[in-house]
Amino acid sequence: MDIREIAKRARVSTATVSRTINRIPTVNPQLAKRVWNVVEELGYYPNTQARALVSGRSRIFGLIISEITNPFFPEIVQVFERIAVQHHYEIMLTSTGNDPKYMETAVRRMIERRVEGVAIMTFGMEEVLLEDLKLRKVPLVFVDVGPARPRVSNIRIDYLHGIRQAVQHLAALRHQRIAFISGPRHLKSAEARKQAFLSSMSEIGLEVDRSLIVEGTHTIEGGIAAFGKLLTESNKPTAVICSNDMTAMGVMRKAYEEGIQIPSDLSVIGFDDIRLAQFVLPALTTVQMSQAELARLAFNALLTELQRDAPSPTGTEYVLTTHLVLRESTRLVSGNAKASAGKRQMRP
Amino acid sequence: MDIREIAKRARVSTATVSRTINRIPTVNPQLAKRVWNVVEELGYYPNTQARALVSGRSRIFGLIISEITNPFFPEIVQVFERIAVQHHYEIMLTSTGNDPKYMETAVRRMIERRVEGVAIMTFGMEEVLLEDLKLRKVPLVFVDVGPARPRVSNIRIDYLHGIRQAVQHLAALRHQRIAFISGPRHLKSAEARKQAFLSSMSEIGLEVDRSLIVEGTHTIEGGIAAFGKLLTESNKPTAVICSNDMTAMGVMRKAYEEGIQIPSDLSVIGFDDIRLAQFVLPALTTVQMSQAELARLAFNALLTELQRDAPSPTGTEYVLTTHLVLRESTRLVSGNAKASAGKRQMRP
DNA sequence: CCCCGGATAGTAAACGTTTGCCATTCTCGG
DNA sequence: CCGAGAATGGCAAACGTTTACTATCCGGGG
Repeated sequence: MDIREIAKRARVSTATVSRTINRIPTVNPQLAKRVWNVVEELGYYPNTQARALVSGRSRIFGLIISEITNPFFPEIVQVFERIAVQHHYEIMLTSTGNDPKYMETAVRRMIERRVEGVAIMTFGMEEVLLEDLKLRKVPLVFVDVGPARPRVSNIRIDYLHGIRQAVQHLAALRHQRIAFISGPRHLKSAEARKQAFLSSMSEIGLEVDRSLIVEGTHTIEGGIAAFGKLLTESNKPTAVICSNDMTAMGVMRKAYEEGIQIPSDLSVIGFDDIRLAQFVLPALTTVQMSQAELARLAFNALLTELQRDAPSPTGTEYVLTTHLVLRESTRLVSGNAKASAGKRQMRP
Repeated sequence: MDIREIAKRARVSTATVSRTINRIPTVNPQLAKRVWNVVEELGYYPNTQARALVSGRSRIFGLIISEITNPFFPEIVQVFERIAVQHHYEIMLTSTGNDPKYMETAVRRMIERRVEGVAIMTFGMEEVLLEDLKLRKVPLVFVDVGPARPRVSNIRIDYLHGIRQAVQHLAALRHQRIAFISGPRHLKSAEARKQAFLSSMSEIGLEVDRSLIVEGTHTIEGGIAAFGKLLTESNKPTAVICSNDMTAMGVMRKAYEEGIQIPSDLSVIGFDDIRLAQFVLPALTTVQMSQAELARLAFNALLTELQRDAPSPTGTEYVLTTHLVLRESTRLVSGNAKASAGKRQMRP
């Protein structure tokens, strides 16, 4: 069922069939019609790998994320796929689980399939692993990685904007003891969020108690553990900002277990604004970083780089800004400063 | 940087290089060493599409799911990918959003890439769209579709087991007015769950009030709406079983808004046991249907079919059983039968 | 000493497309 | 009526592998 079969039946050459299928305008409409008829009749679908081989274009983009089970990513994947399909690209997805070894083999697989570009959404993981890709001059787009370089673009996230809003929102609600649960230290993006928090606090002259800064893992479990640690403090926080929404959900979970009411006893702010955030109880006030927009930026970065004739000497930098979205998990600090003491509303 | 380059530098033929790379044992170890050295030195990675073209095997499996943003699916994708990679397969993922049109083009793309098999996790959507795949004799595996056919396997889910447990659990807690929020009517699997509920109820002589059976959409929003409808009943349920966990989360959300306490005023049971279920407040009692196991079954079904010499005339049927897992969202029915009246614990 | 068979390596033909180049036909101005 | 292009279609060479076949070499049995 190949192109030759079609050619024979339509009494034309394979070249004409190829041109017809690729809608090259130089082919006589009448011939084209004949070809299309045969194509329909036989249900012929061109063979992508043969195409790719001769044209040298695989029409595949790689997409590397850290954990597909982290609700932050599925929407990215969704949007990225959508756009890719619109542009006749396929996407080769891999979820590394932050395992460098796995990432390495994933990169290898991508090279073997000759991807035309790769988006790395792993938020600051070992750039070294991508040497092979750079060697092969594959366009890359990172999130939150240093200055861009030839053929590698970067999407810088403006954490400060949203986090400033978050801090000031809490301050307006009279919170003073504000805790911060960060992400894993080795993630650049997590560090950046922490720095944004620190500078936002000092900007409005709020003191930050070092013991109120603890490290999480960007997972629910991490949030539970981190908040647990916070609770051992003698002087407990009245509000906590989390490095991502999963962490915030962990805090909410732990608070529930300890009988701490949100928002009356404790205000909580998350980061990311995953879809779930609005359905959690109470709905989570959080800093939005649009996943859809991120996916769009990444895809366009690759596409742009690809159709540039000479690689931009410097690479391109894109910016995604963040902003606070108010929901139910924050409130005026309670009159009684020592919150979280009571254990009400527990099951018997 | 192709195989010829390697051959030249290692002073052997391309055939030998090919054999070396594919670890065919007939090649002299000394020569092999020479080849490997050159391969390393040049950083040569074989071109998959050329390979696929000549060998006739793409080493790609298709995976069709309905909504990657539905937390049920990411784990399936994760596990499926993991296993695929272990078997040197790539996966071509598509999330149809239950849009037949999109599904059609997805299938087309898969055929053009010459996938060797497709797993359809769309739970009972239009089988018709897959005619092209059947025509091309591509092995298929469905979930919850009728009797298997040549080259198409089926994974039957034993809903009854888990749902019976759920119903009996509620009965043991003295619940009598048990509501059921189903999935969209057109999904076979949703229908199957409802039937399982009905028969489980009648098995233990519990009457089911038709007005307590409402249709959801397998989303949080659907759960909210459906539970809202339930609340307009004069005689409200004391417990509700949901066709999936997202629906249950919607119910919990709506209950929260209405000041209905779970589990004291209302018991809730979900279905699927997505990871989130254990972190929701209160943790959700639900019927587990292992996503990991489902992915494994699907992958193995495809692989098995593929290495069978003759297609099994009848297709194979696999079974995945479900069972209840107890958490915090269910409780003995409250003494006061007319639950859900009070509006306590609302924010001011 | 010869011949035969088993290892092992090389030759070259596929696989299914795209595309540069050439041949033919047609159009139209002079 | 002629010749120059412009259209348009076909021929055949790629693309980077795998693999059937063939060639070569070697050892050993008769």
